Parts: sequence; C-alpha cells; structure tokens
Amino acid sequence: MTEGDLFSMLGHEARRRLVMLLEACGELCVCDLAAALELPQAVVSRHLAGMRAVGLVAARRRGTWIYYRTHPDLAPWAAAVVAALREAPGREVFAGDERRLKAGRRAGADSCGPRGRV
Amino acid sequence: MTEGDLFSMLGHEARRRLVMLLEACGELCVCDLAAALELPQAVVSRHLAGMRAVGLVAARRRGTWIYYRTHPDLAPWAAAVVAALREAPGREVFAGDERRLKAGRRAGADSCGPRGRV
DNA sequence: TCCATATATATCAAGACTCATATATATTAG
DNA sequence: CTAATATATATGAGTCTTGATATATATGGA
Repeated sequence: MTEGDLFSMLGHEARRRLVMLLEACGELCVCDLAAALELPQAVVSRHLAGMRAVGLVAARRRGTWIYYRTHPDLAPWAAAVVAALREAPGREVFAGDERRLKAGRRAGADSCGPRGRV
Repeated sequence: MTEGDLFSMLGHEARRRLVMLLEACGELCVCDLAAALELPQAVVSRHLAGMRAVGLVAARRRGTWIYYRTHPDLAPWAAAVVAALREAPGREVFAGDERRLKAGRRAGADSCGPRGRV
C-alpha cells in the first residue's frame, strides 16, 4: 500500500470511522457497521471495497455475512498512522459509533466481537 | 487541525513531498521548494496555502521571500502521522527532492537550511 | 517613480469523488 | 426451485480538486 492510498482513504470521515470501529472491535459485518455509522449499506459497502482494494482492511466470508477487519499485515508505518488516528480529536465520534454498535447488537453481547458463530 | 484536514492534505503527493522537505530542511522559500519538486510556482504556492490554512505548516516573510516550515505547534497525533510518513515507501522520492534542493542552491551551501541572511 | 523578483490569487476545463437510488449477485432456508 | 437476507455494483447528478495560465500584489533596488 502506498502512502497516497492510505491518506486518501483516511481523508474521508466515514472511512476513518470504519477503520476505528474495526480496530476497536476486531471483526464486523457490513450491516453492523452501517447501523453503527447510521449510513446506507451501499455507502458503507463502497467505502469498505475501496479500503480493501488498497489493503487497508481484509474481509472473509462466513455464510451470508462478510466480516471485515483491519488488514492483519499492515506495514509498520501504516499501523503507526492508524494508531495516531486513535488520539485525534475525532475520538468522540468514534466512541459514539462504538456505543451504537454495542447497543444495536443482540442483548447480552457485552463485547463487540463478531456475533453468533464465527 | 482536524484529522480530516491532515489526511486530506497528505493525500496529495506534492504536499507530502513539501512536508517531508520542510521536515528535513527546516525552513524553505517557495522558489526553492518549486525548484526541488520541479513544479510550477503557482502550484506549489497553492498547496502551501492550503497546508497553511489548516495549520500543517507556518510561514514568515523575510523581505521578498516567504519561508515555510512545518508548524511548530503540531499536535502530538499529527506529529506522529508526519513521522510515520517518513518511513513510508515514498522515501525515495523525498530523497530525490532533497538532493535536487541542495544541488539547486548556491555553491558552498552544504546544509539545506535557509539561504543567505535569515 | 519605475523595474525586477517573489509570491499569491483568479479563472477555467478536466477529472475524481460522493451520495442516492436502483439493481444485481450470493448464500441460506424452506 | 423459490424466497429472503446480506452484500456488491451500476448509474446519474452534484461537488470538490487539480493543473495550466494569466494576472495581481508585495518588497527591494535603481
């Protein structure tokens, strides 16, 4: 992944929110991400496709669901950028997304890992 | 500076090259930057204006010249992003810019600090 | 004052990006 | 096979970004 790819991707707020949510929660499907960000499924899917294309996130299919996660083999410099993002002023927005994510999942799920059988 | 501002700015290669050059050399005027990057003065001036507007770089006038530098009060998270950029694959391009910068200045200037009286 | 240099800005056309919407694909259940 | 759900993709309009070019502004010197 080039730095142009990474910075272009992180230049959009929705994508930053998605990356932060994935970083915090590990692995999530599109529908949960869309619900947490309160954005249309098509929009979220498109952003995820872009991030996947440049290697910022990875995906795996599990039945009907497709679980996304931050790419496990991020280069150190890219991982450092993502880590820095966690300390940026937008933290509050990211926290809101996490809250909505947890609230939206089935009762009893106290963590925000993948739901049901994985 | 919001993270949207920073990442949008760093999403363009010319601006990344400018920031890296300023990081490496401290303080430079527009004409030297334009020569090092081999880009039109108007283009470089525009990019610098954008980075200045969001607080990524600072400028001070010294006679006819205007010297730019990376902003001295960058927030830690933003400084971390810039530091990470230094380790990114584009390093080679940045190194070429530095080389051209040094070559373009008056003979005898072995460092790349501001030229003449500052 | 007039000129030269350094820098900034305005304009315009081309291209990229984003959203909303609709539709297509894939997988599972029945 | 059919229906239902999750996800992906196509399309079109609106907006933003960029570079090229031309021009404006500012400073210093003759």
